[in-house]
Amino acid sequence: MKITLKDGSVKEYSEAKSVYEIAKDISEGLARVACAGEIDGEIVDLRTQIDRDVNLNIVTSSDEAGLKVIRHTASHVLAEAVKRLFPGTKITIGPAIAEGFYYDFDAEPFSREDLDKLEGEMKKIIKEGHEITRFTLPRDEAIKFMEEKGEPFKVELIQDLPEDAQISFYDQGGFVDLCAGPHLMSTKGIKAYKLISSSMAYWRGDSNRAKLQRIYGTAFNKKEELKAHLDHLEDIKKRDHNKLGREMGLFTTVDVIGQGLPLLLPKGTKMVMKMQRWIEDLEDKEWGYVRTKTPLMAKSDLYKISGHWDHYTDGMFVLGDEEKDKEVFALRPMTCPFQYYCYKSEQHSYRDLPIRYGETSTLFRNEDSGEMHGLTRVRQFTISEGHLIVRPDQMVEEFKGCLALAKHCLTTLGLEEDVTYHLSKWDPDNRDKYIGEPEVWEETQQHMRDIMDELHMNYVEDVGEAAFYGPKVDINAKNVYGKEDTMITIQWDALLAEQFDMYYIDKEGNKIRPCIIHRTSIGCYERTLAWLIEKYAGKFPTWLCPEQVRILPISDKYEDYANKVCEELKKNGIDVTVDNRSEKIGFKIREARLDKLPYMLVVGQKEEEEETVSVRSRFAGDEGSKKLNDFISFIKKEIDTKEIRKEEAAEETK
RNA sequence: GCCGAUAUGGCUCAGUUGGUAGAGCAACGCAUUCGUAAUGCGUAGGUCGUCGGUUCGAGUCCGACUAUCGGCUCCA
Repeated sequence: MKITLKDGSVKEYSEAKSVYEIAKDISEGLARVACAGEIDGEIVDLRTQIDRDVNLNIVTSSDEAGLKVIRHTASHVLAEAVKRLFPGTKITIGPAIAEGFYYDFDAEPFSREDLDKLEGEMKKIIKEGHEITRFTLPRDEAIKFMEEKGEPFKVELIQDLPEDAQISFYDQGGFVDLCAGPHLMSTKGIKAYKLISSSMAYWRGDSNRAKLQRIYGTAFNKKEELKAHLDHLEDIKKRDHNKLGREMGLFTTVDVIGQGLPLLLPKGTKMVMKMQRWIEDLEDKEWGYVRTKTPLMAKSDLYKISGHWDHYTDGMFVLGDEEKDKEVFALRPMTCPFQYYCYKSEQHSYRDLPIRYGETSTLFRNEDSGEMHGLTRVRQFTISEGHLIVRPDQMVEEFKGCLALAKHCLTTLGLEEDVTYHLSKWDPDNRDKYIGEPEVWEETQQHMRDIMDELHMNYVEDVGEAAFYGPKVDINAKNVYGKEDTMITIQWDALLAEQFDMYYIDKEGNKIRPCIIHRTSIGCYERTLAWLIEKYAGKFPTWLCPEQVRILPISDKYEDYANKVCEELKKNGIDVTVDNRSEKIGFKIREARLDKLPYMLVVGQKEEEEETVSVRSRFAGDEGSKKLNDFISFIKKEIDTKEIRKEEAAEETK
């Protein structure tokens, strides 16, 4: 047998032995994760690899694969601890995940105290240092084995495996769990772990099946790494838009107004308005958009034509009752059909196309009550919406244009490195969810793939993520906790023009169906604001700041000059205020820093005499004294170019 | 929608086994007129998320509802 190591070196063995035996010989880093190795990209238990030629990458406890093994083993230790302290519990599954692991149990809900106790029990199990051994059973015996142990969920899992399979189990001192492995060699190998939280989850993610209690935990190679991770979790909480945005007075919510209906306060509104004015101008002046303003509601008839009534009623706010009322209305969940009727208001020649309709459009979606979150998941939101009515031969170019515009927006906001691109496809096995023929779907998806490949974009393909009328490119971003949401979506729609009987007249005088692109440039303002808050921890690029400059007079005596400076800045369109409280300058600076202001202008006797301002910025601290006009042109340039100035290494006190 | 947790002045939190609310910061007032991250003194502010129940008595116990948070499912 031949073992090829990652560094290219090859080792040959004449006698048949397990790869594990060999790995043990050639590596010293194996002590804890000894039985785990990466073979052809898969992490496997090396003891199962006997007498075969392999490309082997030895896994050590300090690399990512090793960490996965540690976490997976920790989940088994957790399961044993639960079985010990809560004997009636049925175990299900417990994988390693991105930042830790979880294990789902059929049990009563766990409290924080329960988790603390479980942590203690895990400590015991680790200390007892059980050797972790692997054995296999034929499928029937495996089923019987788990039936005898009274683990119905495990039985179900085994029943789903092929009949001739050898089912592997891992035994840690008597606690046996169905598992493909690999694991550490001993429970002792877990050096740093923490149970994070518990919550409910459904068996196999199906809300009709058993309700399970999930415990989330994490584990690391070393205690210091765990501590760093926990510190990091504390740290990101401070950036959480839902907390920071409220603290900064950008938005609030009110019980009696309702869930998912945040109120943008003056500061938050100012930021949204700045984005909106920028986007509307950009789209209209540079990308050839024409603006519409269409109703926020319509009769149900409209949604019946569009297909929303059949495919999306759960997500709509319906006004009225079909049984009782003559006319039933619904608040609009999207803008598409409204802009289609703008198109249909007159007849179009092939020469008119493409027509690019843009609208700053408020939409309403009746999200499930448990879904709402801050500004990222709400029931009413405003999106930079647009629909391009396009001849088939223009489709590719226009689609590229939409991608370029979206990219430009991301770059300007400084979010371009924080997003991932997705080709969201339909699910051929779930056709009821979609309208149109399979060929059309496959064809449009291929077009989009070609475009993205041509532009050398990195993207992943997601099955079943398409809109009901067409595939889309989704540009997603993660929040501080790692949860991903869609920021921008660009959709290729070859179907709705038919539903709405839209056409244009071609050269020969024939009526031809146009294609449609649904797209957004900057996404929903609320959601985008949330990402900006988290990205910049509230320290926004100057052009976006609701308050860009605060003038700090040294004392009342200089208030007149402060007001004069303020007026000058206002004339130049800068958002500026004066802090004329009778406080010491140090105090005013402190508050302006805590308010995350980009610029403070200190003015006193010297400045008044010299017609200057003392500039202190978030970016560079004391920037010295500048002529007022010089400062104005300096900050105007920063604002106009939407520059993202680099922050100083800040010494925050709070 | 489902499961769990939480809900005390603007904010962060105390409030012991039920006996009618406390602090710090903020706010306000007065004094101070100050040169780059906290001047001093004082004042006011809460029907303890809402409604109902148990009790002689409820911030504290029970129930319903509402909102917030963490998940599940779903989505921009």
